Amino acid sequence: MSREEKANPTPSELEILQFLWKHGPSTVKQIHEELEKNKVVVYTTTLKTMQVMYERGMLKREAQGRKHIYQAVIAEGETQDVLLDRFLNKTFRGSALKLVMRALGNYDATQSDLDQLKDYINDMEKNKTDEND
Amino acid sequence: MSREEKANPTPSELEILQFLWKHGPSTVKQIHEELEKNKVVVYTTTLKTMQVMYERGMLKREAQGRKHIYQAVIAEGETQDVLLDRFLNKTFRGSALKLVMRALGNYDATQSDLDQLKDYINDMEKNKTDEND
DNA sequence: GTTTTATTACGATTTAAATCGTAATAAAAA
DNA sequence: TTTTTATTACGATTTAAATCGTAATAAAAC
Repeated sequence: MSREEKANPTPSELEILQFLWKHGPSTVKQIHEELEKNKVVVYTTTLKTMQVMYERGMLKREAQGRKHIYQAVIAEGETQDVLLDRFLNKTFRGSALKLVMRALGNYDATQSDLDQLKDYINDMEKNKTDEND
Repeated sequence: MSREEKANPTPSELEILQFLWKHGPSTVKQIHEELEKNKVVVYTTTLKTMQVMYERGMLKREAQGRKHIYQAVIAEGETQDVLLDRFLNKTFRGSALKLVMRALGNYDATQSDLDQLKDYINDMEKNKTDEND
């Protein structure tokens, strides 16, 4: 399975990955208990989903006694990049600038957010200049 | 059907909406001819998808002779906002700043992009101040 | 007015994700 | 050792999206 494919989780799979990224290696039980808080779902559904993810290479696992301890194979950042790219092209016809401005406009950023962003932009401009030296 | 639901297209539906937003009221044929350029799909599949969208209230239509002229019910911007919100929460745990910086970093913005963005940020800061007057 | 073509209507199938229930079994408790 | 519990394995079902094929029919061409 390619990296692209590994980074292509379904909505349910993404929920599981989110937990693993946040909490590290976990059992089915731990994950299921968290998911249950937000929706009605039976244990074996969570289990099955994770087994499928394992078969597909999105998760790895290690036996500990009877239990399996699962881990995400790919990092959160990689998945975000793949999903961002897909979203950008699908929804904003590839215009990162439009996406960025819309995101800023919709979620009123704090002054601290804006300051961070300005610093970030300055860095980018600096690097641009450097490249042309 | 609520606005939220209308703005919740499946991937195939989104392709059709993109065309309608770009070209205005269109027939099935016009849309199908465009879709065909990018993937293998038969005419009745496009037709059926649009009929379903019509039944669900995502599209409206008007008979012109035998033909139907379809139009998107909701605007592109509204749909983008709904999709952006969902994406932000699902993939970036709700952090607009993170999303914004990642988008900027990943798609090397031109100097013109950055200038536009800085102006935009200035405006936002100006409005923030005004609010507190 | 008859034939051909374009378009819609409709039902059926396929596919993938999500879900659930039962059975098997290892581990823990009694 | 026997019973109970926790966990996995597996198959089956459900659901929604996507796809396709055939039939009906209106419009256009002849």
